[in-house]
Amino acid sequence: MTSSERLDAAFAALADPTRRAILARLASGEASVLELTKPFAMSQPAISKHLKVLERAGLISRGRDAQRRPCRIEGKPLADVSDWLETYRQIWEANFQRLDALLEEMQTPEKKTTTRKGRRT
Amino acid sequence: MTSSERLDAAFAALADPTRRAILARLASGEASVLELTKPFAMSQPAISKHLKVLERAGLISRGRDAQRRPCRIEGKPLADVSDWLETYRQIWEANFQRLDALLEEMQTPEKKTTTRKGRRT
DNA sequence: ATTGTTCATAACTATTTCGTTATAGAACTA
DNA sequence: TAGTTCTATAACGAAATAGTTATGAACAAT
Repeated sequence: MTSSERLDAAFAALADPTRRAILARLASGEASVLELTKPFAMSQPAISKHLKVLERAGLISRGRDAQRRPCRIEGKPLADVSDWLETYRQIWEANFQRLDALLEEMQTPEKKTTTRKGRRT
Repeated sequence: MTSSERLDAAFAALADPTRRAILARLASGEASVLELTKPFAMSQPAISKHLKVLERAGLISRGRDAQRRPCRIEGKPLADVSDWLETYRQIWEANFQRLDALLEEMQTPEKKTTTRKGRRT
């Protein structure tokens, strides 16, 4: 699996609110499939499918405890996503700077130093 | 659109390598649809569709320049994704700590201080 | 041995996604 | 006006996704 394919899988897995909720739950510790099913208005097989998506993306791994298959969260793909995002940090920080500049300008209009930044929102 | 739906759209948009490549291109400045189409073995309508996905996710916005519709990258959704990820930072950093500990242990096996950390990869 | 619990898989349906080609529209250019 | 360029949309097909119900397999408990 290429690095790009791993990102594909991670982003796709994270694009579903049920799966993000599952990760949120697992962030506070391991859980069985039934435990993960409980909070959702959804069948157990549906959750099993979501878990399979998360597993194929490497976002969770599973152990064995008798009949139970406890799931735990894995950080690696999240770190990969974070690394990918890092490339764009400047961009969104630039956006915020523009916003900050605009807000500052609105609060102190007396110092009208022709700051033509913040052209857009 | 709820915060969750915005994350859905952002993650789904980022799950496609063509769209990530488009963003990478836009990170170095605005570009027209045709310019964005060039690098890909794909029709112009296909790229237009990708752009529509990126636009609905708020990841790009478009201007006007005669017939051209220059696209520019927008940082906000990336910032949202980054914020979401932040919740899990401890988790992947913990993973790395385990990995670091394991690697350290492998390099200096003489100091066999029964460190049973790093059970998993 | 039988019964109950936990989980996965199969089979099916509906919807969405990603690409195609063909075509239409909008804005320049001659 | 007529032609060219740039982009969007319509119509279509293949494949993936997200859910369902029904069922089977693995293990535990009695």
